[in-house]
Amino acid sequence: MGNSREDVVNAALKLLDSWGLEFFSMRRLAGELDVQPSALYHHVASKQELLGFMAARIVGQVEVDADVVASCHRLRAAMLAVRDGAEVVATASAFRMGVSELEARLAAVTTPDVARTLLLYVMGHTEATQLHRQASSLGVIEADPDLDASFDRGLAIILTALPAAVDA
Amino acid sequence: MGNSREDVVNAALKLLDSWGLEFFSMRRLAGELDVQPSALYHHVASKQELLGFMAARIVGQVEVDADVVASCHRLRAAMLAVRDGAEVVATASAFRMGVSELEARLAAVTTPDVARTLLLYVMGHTEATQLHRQASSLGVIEADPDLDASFDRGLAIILTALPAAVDA
DNA sequence: ACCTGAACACCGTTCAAGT
DNA sequence: ACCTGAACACCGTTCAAGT
Repeated sequence: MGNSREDVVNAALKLLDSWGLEFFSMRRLAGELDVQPSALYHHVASKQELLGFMAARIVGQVEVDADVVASCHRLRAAMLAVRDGAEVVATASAFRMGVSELEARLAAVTTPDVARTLLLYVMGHTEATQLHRQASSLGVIEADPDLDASFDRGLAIILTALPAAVDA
Repeated sequence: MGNSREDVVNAALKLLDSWGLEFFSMRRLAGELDVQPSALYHHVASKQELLGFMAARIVGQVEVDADVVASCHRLRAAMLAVRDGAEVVATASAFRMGVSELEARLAAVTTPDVARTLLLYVMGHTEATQLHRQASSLGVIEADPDLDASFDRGLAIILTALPAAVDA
């Protein structure tokens, strides 16, 4: 039929959300698209590049405005919206893709250092939240009802420095 | 000859440091120990558990005292000392192992929220540093001479909130 | 442009059996 | 207690060839 790269990324995100990163494989994705595994490499150079496209999509529509706390909440929500989304974004963003744009937009409403600190914090906390929720939904661990509030307190800790940093 | 779990973890850390996480496999580790792959499962329940033991060892001897900045520097140095160390610790610590002890010690000299924020920041920044250094040593990217200073500025941003938080 | 078929060089893990 | 041998059920990626 002729898939496009967009089709591949769409199917990949769907597969990730229903199976999780652990079972996300190129061969499984090929199966989902009714195509041979080798066909995927017509649309994508490697699995890692594909994960980068997926991360960019997860994070791509997040709006960043002057309300820094709300912006961080939106980023967190976007990553939590797809299974293992935070891990995919964190891994890919270490390699830089799409997230650097987010950092720039955040820097525009704060400072470069605050933006970087904030972003590392949001990703780390969100990844921990997602793993914790997954573990607790499997009954491996008791749920931590403080996770959401703890996110806000960390945000506040980082943003305490903002007024002084903007003056500098 | 009879290996102990300690032997396995030692060999694993050596293998990680010389090959990197990408090429770290149970089969390769078995080869290094002159043993069949299946023998490893006598000492360790899974690869994930083994990575947890490795992370605990990387982070285990880090001293945490009242000098929070110096403590964070020591943690950072410990992770940077072994190839892909930050990634191994970050992944394992999301699953909790040994790092929770570090968080507790850090909380004792700050507050629980500051400790958590600090730890997420230190791990995220160190992982990014390590990946960046690796990429730049491969010539994929130019070196960023600001990375070390940027680490300190982020630390300062988080610690701005500390006096108020301790009073509360 | 998009895909197939076949292959290459691997994986983690289990399990009966040996010493 | 520690290990072997053999198997199971997979991986990511390449590449000539087809349409």
